[in-house]
Amino acid sequence: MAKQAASGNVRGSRTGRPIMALLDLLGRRWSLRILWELREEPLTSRALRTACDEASPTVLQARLTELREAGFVELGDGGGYGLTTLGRELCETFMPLHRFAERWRR
Amino acid sequence: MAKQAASGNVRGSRTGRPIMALLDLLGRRWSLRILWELREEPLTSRALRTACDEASPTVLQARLTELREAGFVELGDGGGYGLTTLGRELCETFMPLHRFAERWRR
DNA sequence: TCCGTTGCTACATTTATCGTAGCAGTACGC
DNA sequence: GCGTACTGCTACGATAAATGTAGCAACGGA
Repeated sequence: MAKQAASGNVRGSRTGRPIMALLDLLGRRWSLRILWELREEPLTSRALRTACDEASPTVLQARLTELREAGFVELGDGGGYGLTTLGRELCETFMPLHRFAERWRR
Repeated sequence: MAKQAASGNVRGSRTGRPIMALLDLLGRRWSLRILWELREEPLTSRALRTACDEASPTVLQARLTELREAGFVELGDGGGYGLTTLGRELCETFMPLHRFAERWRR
């Protein structure tokens, strides 16, 4: 698998359109979900895994690394992952999605 | 590859938490991008492909099918894909992402 | 009829994700 | 000391998804 996410290798980041890089990063599996699960309080890697329906630690770890490099998530010195100030802003950006989803319901 | 997206097979859709199903659907590759590219005007499948950096038609077609089943995208009778009313609401939900991305810039 | 477009598909290759197991490090109580 | 139970994190084979190229049938003009 090599060392994915070696700073800046987000698809679309070369286009000079940050929105593309952001959409690509958030469009990877579990990215949105991770941000969502961390929206209220920091979680340990294990608790986060539980919250994410026992997703494989491989991807979670990869996503966490990417989200950390993007500056959205940080690892607290006492352990546990939490949102940065930037990450919290991002999270609030798509918080209305919750209400929309309830109305959608499919 | 079989016929993915046979109505309702979105990860998390069985949990009764529509937000999870939505996050899963939007967390698939090119989903967010497609909605984004359609935000202003309908595009033909070819134009959409061009807008999405020549992504492979296989995935685009798969995502379009999913997004259509979800009720966000529709195929106009004159050809060309466009957002439904619901899709337009969804798109506006994460429109503030644009401004955020510009501020982020990594 | 020929040309160019439409939406859409086949298929072999590459990449991402899954699932299970396990690592080293840091505390705890005993 | 010793075991136990956490932490973040990784290896690796199996499986699923995405890529890239090519091409289909259908429709509409010239």
